[in-house]
Amino acid sequence: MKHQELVYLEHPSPLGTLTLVSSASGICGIYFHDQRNFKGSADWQKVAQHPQLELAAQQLDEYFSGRRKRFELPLDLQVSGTEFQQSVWKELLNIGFGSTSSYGRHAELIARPRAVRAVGGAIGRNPISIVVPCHRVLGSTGALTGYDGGLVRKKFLLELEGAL
Amino acid sequence: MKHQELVYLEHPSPLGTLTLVSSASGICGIYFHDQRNFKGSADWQKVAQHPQLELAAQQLDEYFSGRRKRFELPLDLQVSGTEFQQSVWKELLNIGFGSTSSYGRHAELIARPRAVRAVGGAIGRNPISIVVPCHRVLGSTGALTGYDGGLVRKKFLLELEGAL
DNA sequence: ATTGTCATGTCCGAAAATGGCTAGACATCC
DNA sequence: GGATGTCTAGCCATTTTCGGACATGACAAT
Repeated sequence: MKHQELVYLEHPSPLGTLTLVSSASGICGIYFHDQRNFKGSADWQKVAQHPQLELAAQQLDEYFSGRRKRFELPLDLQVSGTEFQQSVWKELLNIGFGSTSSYGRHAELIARPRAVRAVGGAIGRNPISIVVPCHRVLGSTGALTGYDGGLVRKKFLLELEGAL
Repeated sequence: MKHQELVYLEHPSPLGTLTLVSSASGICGIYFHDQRNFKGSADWQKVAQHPQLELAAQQLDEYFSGRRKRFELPLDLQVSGTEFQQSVWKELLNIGFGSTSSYGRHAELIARPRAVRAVGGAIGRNPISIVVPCHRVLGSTGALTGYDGGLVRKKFLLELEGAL
């Protein structure tokens, strides 16, 4: 995993200010301002303008206003995380707008049927909120179990998608 | 500590093949091929020619043949090690050719008179053998106590310098 | 229904172990 | 008396190890 320059900007949303982060190859982070997991980095460069970040901001606006159901953005999931975590995150991309999955099912999809808790842990460390839809994973009973940005936000997103 | 490109080449010596490593700012490693401590790195780029490394090789040749008592090389001690270790290594540079010191004295010189064992540990992890003269540190009684490249080599170096 | 047990990968903190030591306290032996 | 040698307790940064805690779920035993 190479060292590389990361840039970011902040963008307002109905769920509070989002921090959007990008590497040279794609978006690599979207964080809620008060997310547990999130503690910026001194290495990141703040920018005012940035094609890739602005594109992401625009698509997020469209998503929140109900005009967009699928993101079309270059992503870079290799910036952080172990191999295991990255495989979990990639698999998240296959859960479409409005549908949901469970931790157990997700574990099976990545061919580690027994690594259920590990999957939970990995999902909890998803660096790209919303676009990598970790909010679409529920407990096996359908319960809203946890969300790094807070359950309120998870509920909001799922309602926005008509999944509840 | 930034990620950076390191290059290396191998060079013969009376004490066996040496691996010389350099960063952009200076020599950052000299290892005996069978040194405990030493396990190359997949990140290093092997090179055939390199001004900085060749200069080091040349000065080492001169040193071993008795024609050189002081190295004049750009060093980069920041590539690895903690702050404490780096301070220990830097202080080693003040022990001149042919003279010796002790672990206890060295601890005092870096203003940590009681960190004697810690100093021992740090010296044992000196990345730049020979040029950063960790071999010039003896036990308080003058005993040859330890050397990552083996006591035989330590003795050889001290005899070469006429310090015994 | 409730409760316990196990499986999994990662992170984090605490605790223990590990040295390229040393001064000082004693024992020995001429 | 010295000159030597063997122990011991104390010192300190790092590294290693170990034990929990987690965004869970299937199963078995109460």
